[in-house]
Amino acid sequence: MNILLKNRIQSGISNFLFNAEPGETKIPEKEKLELEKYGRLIKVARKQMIYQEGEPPKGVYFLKKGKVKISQLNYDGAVQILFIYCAGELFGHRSILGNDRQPVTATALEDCELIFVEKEYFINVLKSSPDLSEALLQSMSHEFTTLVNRINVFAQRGIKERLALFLLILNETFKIPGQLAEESEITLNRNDLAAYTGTSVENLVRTLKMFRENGYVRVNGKTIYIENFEALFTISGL
Amino acid sequence: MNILLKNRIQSGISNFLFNAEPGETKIPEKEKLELEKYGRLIKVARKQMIYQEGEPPKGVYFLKKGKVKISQLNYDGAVQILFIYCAGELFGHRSILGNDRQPVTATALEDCELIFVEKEYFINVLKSSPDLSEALLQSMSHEFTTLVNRINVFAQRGIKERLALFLLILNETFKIPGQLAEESEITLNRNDLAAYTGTSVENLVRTLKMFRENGYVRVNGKTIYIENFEALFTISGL
DNA sequence: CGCCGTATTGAGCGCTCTCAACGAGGGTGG
DNA sequence: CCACCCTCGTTGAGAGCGCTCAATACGGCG
Repeated sequence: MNILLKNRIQSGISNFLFNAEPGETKIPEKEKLELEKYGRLIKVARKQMIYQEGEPPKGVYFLKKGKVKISQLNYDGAVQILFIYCAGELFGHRSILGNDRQPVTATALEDCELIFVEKEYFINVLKSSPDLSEALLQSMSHEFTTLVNRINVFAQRGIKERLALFLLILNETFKIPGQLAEESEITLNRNDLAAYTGTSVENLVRTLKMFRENGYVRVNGKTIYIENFEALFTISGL
Repeated sequence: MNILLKNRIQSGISNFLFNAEPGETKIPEKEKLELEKYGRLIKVARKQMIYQEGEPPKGVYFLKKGKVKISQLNYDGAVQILFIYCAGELFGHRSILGNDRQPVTATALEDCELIFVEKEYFINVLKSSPDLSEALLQSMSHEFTTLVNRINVFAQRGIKERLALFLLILNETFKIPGQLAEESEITLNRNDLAAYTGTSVENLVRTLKMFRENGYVRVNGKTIYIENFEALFTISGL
């Protein structure tokens, strides 16, 4: 892929990504090690729930292996997928810091390994470390920006545009660390992809088909490969 | 209004409000005074811009008087209003903390008085105050939850539902401090209300008309009064 | 081979958008 | 004071997008 195009895409979608690199946590190494030391390893099978909307949060999670989807249930039963975390990322800390109940449900997309750190211990480490506070403030501020951008997208753009954008985002999420962006295999079933894009499965399938027929993507079963980044970038309206 | 209903509504929309009380900042009093002491008073006329999307942030703002809308421009020229800040609130700090450019534009909805605090000074105070860090972490975590909820709303719900919800939210925003919630006068022109709800002006007008005809709201020029909280609450799907 | 969950396709309806016209009100200049 | 203009709000009509329902295909697994 053209390096200029790559940069344009990168800088466009960076406003929608929590981290510049997938799996990056901005937590200082020292505190990360300290937290993980007192955490315990949990293995979670594909499709298994990690925590559920409405629960009081029990602790924070470092995802070591696998992918986790964060979703929210609508009053009419529809599911909205909000993020997909990949190995290396920390999650579950925000509801603890904000004294909220879990606003969302976390479910393993693949077989996962997590390190679970008790709420109380996390708070202790946080209180004793200005570096950790600062790092969290910084990452949450950036996350705030990405969420605001996303609200705009959902409020204003059609499904074609949203799918194009989310495919580019997923391309980062499913990037194999160290490899080039264009090597990603987006593996997500239609239901989840629809729930992520915020549409019905049927509509998603139709839009995806159109992308396929135009040569923007290639599909092999559940796996989607992006073939024409520029087209998707243009459609997404970034 | 029925006190039980009021509590149900309150707890429902609290997941969409930055603060439990409009105009509340969770910043410790000591740091707030310190920041304001070194800030300078700025007067901004109605419709005047305070800062613009894409700019590097210059500092933080305490809103002392008036209301400020935070909006974002879409690639096709459409405007999305994301928040409306009222007197007492702090804004502009997140892009500083996250090292981002301003992701949004801030515009005075009414004649405003603000205290502007230089970026460097804000960072200094923050570095020297764990209390301030903690307060910001807490409030930003809660804000994260509210944004996630909002994404769900925009992704999944129709305009009728969104307008009902946003009217309930605006009812809090336009609440006169100390008075009961049901006394609010929502004063916002149709364009802004449409941009806030994420729809076209025409559609907004039609939906509002329907609410009026059903007796859910009363309209006097630009001012909207909620007449039937329960109906809006039910429609919003909270 | 049959079953079940997932993916795809089609048809029809309803919601939302756009375009266009008209009305109301406020401000300005003659 | 009136005529005009400009902005804002309202209404109507028509097109198109996206949703729902229903039927059909596909693929893995017992």
